[in-house]
Amino acid sequence: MSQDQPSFVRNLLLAALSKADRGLLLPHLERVPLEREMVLVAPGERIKHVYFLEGGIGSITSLSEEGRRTEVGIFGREGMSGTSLLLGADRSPHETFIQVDHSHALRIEAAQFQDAIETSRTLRELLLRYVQTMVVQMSQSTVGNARHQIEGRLARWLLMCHDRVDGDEIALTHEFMGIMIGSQRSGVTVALHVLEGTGTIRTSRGKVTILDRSKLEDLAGDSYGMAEAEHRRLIGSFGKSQDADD
Amino acid sequence: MSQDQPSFVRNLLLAALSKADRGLLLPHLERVPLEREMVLVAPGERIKHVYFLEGGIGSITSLSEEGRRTEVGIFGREGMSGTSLLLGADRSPHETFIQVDHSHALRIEAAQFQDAIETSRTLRELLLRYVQTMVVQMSQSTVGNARHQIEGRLARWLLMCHDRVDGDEIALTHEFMGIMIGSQRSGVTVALHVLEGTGTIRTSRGKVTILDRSKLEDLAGDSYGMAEAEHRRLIGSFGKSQDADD
DNA sequence: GCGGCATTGTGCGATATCGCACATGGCCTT
DNA sequence: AAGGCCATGTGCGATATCGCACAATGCCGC
Repeated sequence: MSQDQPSFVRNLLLAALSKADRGLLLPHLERVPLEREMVLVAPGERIKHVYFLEGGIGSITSLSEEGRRTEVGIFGREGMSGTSLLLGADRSPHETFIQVDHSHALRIEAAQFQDAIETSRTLRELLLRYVQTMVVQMSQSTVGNARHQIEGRLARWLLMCHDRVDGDEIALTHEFMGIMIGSQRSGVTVALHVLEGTGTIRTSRGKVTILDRSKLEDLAGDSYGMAEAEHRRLIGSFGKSQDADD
Repeated sequence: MSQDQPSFVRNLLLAALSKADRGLLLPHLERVPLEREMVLVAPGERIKHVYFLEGGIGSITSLSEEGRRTEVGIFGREGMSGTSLLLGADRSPHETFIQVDHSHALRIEAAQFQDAIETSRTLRELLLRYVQTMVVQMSQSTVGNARHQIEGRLARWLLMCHDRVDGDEIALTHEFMGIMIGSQRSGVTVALHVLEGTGTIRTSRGKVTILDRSKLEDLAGDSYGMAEAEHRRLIGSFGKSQDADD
């Protein structure tokens, strides 16, 4: 946990910037604490800030009319909120909020962010490459939901969380995981027990500990890894996989 | 079918361009016929051309290691292939190919496309807004696969095809629809019969005819419509829905 | 140390879908 | 006109998951 490093390198996107590009953003960046349930992008409303996380996990979700929520994307210190701004949309139909907290983010106002990406082509291009990794991540979610059953989906999701967290503990309830992978809470409980039985994870109230990443990777199959490889290729090192090339 | 219109307005993206931007692309555009199964983007390989469809349907798919294919996106004359280029990636892990043919496309070489979007900010911004609509489309696929059963998924998919086709006929086999919505072929056959029983569609060998769009929209629920609304908001009119606002 | 509430454990019938297998039938080719 | 192939119709047991309901339990605040 590199709490003492200068803030602007803890987020992997900011860390990947040139000095000049960093200088462009820095004067406008404000450091704010992250709290669970904090809404970074409200659905259908103008985006106010772009957040570069230094840790924790943010979740991009789609809300159905009946109020059911489904996760469509996830990001941590390798990413940012409000990518729609890069695509010329000042709002998004999805809701982005903080799922795992105990960290900070550097945020910038939407208008100043837009100025910056118009000013610097290299900045814009880096962040657009990040959007590409998110597109791949979303695609693989579609594939996972269509082709895999609960255990595999859960494995993929635990891996994605693990990549974004310091250590091996993930603080989340079964209920929440159910929403994230599009299943019932009780199904999640059962699946977690199976994983626990094989020594893959350990669970306790509101918490999952990853014991054996490689077993999770086997379970997730190729629904995991594509987006992560894309991030490494387009932006730089990321995640906890031992060998990072394909 | 507006076969006699000038080519550059049959694709909705090209039609939405300013005269200047259109002039930038026009000298490099080559008109080619589309054939079913034609690969527009090969997975993991450098993108050679960007295709602006004038009709027909293209499909973006993810191939699993075992060779199973799952659709993650769809586009027709409202869109283009090779959007990764806009995001600074010269290749994509997905395969894009033609699913429904009998039409043409205007294509441009990747390098010249990249030149054009670097030269013209307005061109780049229009096309990035299209990427935003694709992001929303993909998200809604994730939601659909997670939350809806075969009938609903099929309904959504038929609507998306219907939007991109002249008339009410869609030429596709059950096998293919199964791949697209992530289900077994036999399940698709049964679901189609149900829809036929309610007078929603008519089927014959290798073909589905839409009889009652509104019934499909009811079945699809809110898994359909968000991406389409986004396209209308960010680019312009598109699709066959009677009323277009939400 | 004692509520009280959120979280988790567990069970079970109802459904949906899978994963086959095989028969039938439309349509193109020769 | 015959042959053959691809697409479709259909059935059925095996599974996975849903959708509940209710009990047990950990944890926080007082």
